[in-house]
Amino acid sequence: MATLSDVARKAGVTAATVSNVLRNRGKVGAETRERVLAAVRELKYRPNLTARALAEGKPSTIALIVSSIANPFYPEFALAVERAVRKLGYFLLVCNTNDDPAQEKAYLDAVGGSLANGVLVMNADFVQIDELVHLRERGVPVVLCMWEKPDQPPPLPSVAVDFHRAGILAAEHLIALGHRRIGAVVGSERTGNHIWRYRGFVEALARAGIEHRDEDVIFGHDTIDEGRSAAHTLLARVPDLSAIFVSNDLPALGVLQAAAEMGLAVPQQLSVIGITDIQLAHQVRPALTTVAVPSEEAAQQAVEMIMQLMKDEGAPAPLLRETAQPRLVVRASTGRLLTSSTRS
Amino acid sequence: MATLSDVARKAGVTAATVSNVLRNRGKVGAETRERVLAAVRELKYRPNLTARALAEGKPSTIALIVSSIANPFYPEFALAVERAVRKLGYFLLVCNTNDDPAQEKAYLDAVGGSLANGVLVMNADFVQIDELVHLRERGVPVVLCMWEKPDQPPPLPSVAVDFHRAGILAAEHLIALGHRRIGAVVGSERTGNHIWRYRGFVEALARAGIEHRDEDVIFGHDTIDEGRSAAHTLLARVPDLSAIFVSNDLPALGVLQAAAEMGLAVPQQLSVIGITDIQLAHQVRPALTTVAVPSEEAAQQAVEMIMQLMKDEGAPAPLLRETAQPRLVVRASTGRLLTSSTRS
DNA sequence: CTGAAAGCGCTAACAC
DNA sequence: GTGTTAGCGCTTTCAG
Repeated sequence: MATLSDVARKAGVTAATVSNVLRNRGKVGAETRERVLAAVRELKYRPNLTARALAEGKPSTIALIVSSIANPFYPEFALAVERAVRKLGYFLLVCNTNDDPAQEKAYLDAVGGSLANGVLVMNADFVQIDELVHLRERGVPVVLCMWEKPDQPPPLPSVAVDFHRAGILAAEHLIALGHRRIGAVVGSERTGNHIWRYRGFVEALARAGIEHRDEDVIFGHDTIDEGRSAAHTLLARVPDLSAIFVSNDLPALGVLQAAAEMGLAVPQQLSVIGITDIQLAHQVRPALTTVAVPSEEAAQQAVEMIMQLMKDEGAPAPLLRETAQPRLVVRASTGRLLTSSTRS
Repeated sequence: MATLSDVARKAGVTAATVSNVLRNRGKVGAETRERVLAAVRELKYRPNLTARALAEGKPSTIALIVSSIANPFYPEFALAVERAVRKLGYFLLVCNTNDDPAQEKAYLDAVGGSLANGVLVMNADFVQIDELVHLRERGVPVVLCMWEKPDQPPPLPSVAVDFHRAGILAAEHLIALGHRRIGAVVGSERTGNHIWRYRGFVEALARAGIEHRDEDVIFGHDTIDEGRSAAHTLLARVPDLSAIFVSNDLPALGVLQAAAEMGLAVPQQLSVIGITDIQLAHQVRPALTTVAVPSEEAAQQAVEMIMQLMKDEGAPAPLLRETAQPRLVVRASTGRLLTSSTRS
C-alpha cells in the first residue's frame, strides 16, 4: 500500500510537494505536477484518510445516531443524511443504538474520541440528552435532526420539523371530507414525542367545532401490530367513528389492516390518515393518505448546521432551524363521508 | 480535549504507562494504575481513535457496502452485521452506493485509503467485482455476505446462503398443499441473481412430476409495485394458477395486493409464498408464508471471516462458508388447494 | 516553486 | 514496573 513518500521518491520530489499537488494547495510547477500524478497513478496511491485525519486534527466522518431501525423511516432518513454528507466529502458512520443506553454511550464515547467529526442525532427522545450535552461541551458538534416540541427550546442546535402543523393538516383534511366522529391513534404515550401531532389534530377539531372525547383516542401504539390492535379496541369502544387520525404511518398501516379484518371498506366506511409518508405508504393497498414530512430537507439542514458548527469552533448559541412545512398527500385511504353507509 | 500526555503529566508518569494501564498491556503497579485512572477520570480523557488507528496501522472500522436500501432486507441485515461487528469492538461504516457505480468507487477508494479495516459486501451482484478484487489485491480484506451461486466459485471469500434450497422448500410446501398449477414471479432477470431460487423451485416441481411452462413465470420484478403488476399479468395470462412462488418477499407482498385487487381470497383461492422473511412479512395481512434465510448467522459468519482475513495477512485462498439452511415459515398466505373453489 | 522539519495522539519495542 | 525512543502517513509552516 503505497504511501506519500513512496510517490514522492518515485517522482523525485518530496512528500510535501506531492501533498500539494494532491490537495491543489500551494503552487506547483506544471511539469512537476505531471510527474507526481504519473507516480500516483503508477503506484495506485490512495491517501490514507486516517493519517490525514490525524494531521488535520479532524476525521472525515460524521456520525448519525439512530435509536432503532424498526421503523423504516429511519433508514430512509439515514439515506438522505448520507447523500447530504457525501456531497460535502464526508463519510457517514451509522450508529445504531438499538435503544440500548449502554450501546449509545459506547458510540458517543468513541465519537468523542474523535472517531467522527460531529454527531447527528435522529430521534432526540430516545437518547440520553445529557450525554450529548457533555459531548457538546467537550467541543464536539452535535445537532438534533428532528425537534418536534415547539414549546421547548432544544438543548442543542436542532432542526425543527413542524409536526404540530402536520396534525392540523391531517385533521383539516378529514374535516373537509365531512367527517365528524374522528378517532385518534397516537404513537407515543400521552406525554410522549407525538404529543404535538396530536395537539394539532385536537386544535383543528376544536376550531371546527367538532367534539373530541377522551374515549376517541388511544396512546402508545407505534408499530404496525400495535396500530392494528389499537384500531380494534378503539372501534369496539366507539363504533361510529368514520375516520381515524394516526400520528405515524406505521401504525396507520396497522389500522388499515384492522379495517380489512373487520370488513370495513376503506375509505367508504372508514378513512385513515397517517403522518410522515414513508415509502410503504404508497406501496400498500389501499395506498395511505398521509402528511409528508420534509425529511430530505431536514436531513440537508441538519448537515449544513453541523458543518457550520464544525467550522465555527466558537460554538454560537444553540440555534434552531425550521424546515419546509409538511404537506398533505392524498391517496386512497381517505374519502368523503357517505351518510348512507353508517355502521352498526 | 485531553490527550494521553495530559493524563500522563497529571499522573506524574509517562504516556507509555498511561497507554499500558488503559489497554491492560504490560504490567503496571497497582498504585500507579490508580493514579492514572484518577487522572483519566478527572480530565475526562477519551482515547483518540484516529491516532490509535494510525499507530496500530489499522482503523477500528469495518465498511459495509450496500447497494440500496429500497428493500428493507438490507437495513435489517445491516443491523445484524452491526451487532456482530460491535461485539468485536469495531465500528460499522455503512456505505450506501445507491446503485451508483461512481459512488461505489468513491467509497471503495476511501476504504482502500484505510478509512476502514476491511469491507463487507452485501449484494455481490450489484457491485463492481473488479474493483473489489483490486482492493483485495492491495491487501484489504473483502468478503461477500451472501453468495447465492452454487455453480460458481466466488471471486472473493464469501459466505454462501443456500437460496437454491430455499426455492426447493417453497415449492415443496406448495406441492404438499396440493397445488399443481403454480406460477412464479422472479425478482431478477432470467439470468440474474435469483436464478438459483427459481431453479430450486423448478427442480422440485419436476421431481414431483408437475408441469411448469414458460408462460407460468415472469422475470425481473423485485419491488412491491412490480410484484403487483407481475401478478396481474401472470394471472391474466394463466388464470388457473392456484399458487404463486415469488423469489423475494417484497414482490410477494405485491402479489398479495394484486390478489386483493382481483378479489381473490388468499389462501382459499390463491396461495402465495416468498423468500427471505423480512419483518414486513409477518406484519402484513394476510401474513406472508415465506422461506426464512439465516441472515443473522450469515452476518455473523461474514464478520468472523473478515476478522480472520484481517489477522492472517497471508491471505489464504478464497474460502467459502456455508450458513445454516433456510427454513420454511408457514403463515397465512398459503393453504390447501380447495378443489371446489376453482376460478374462472 | 520546492524542500526541510515539526508534529497530530498514540503504540510498541526496548532499555533502565 | 516505568521511561525512552521511534515511528504510523500525512499536513503545514517556514526556509531556500
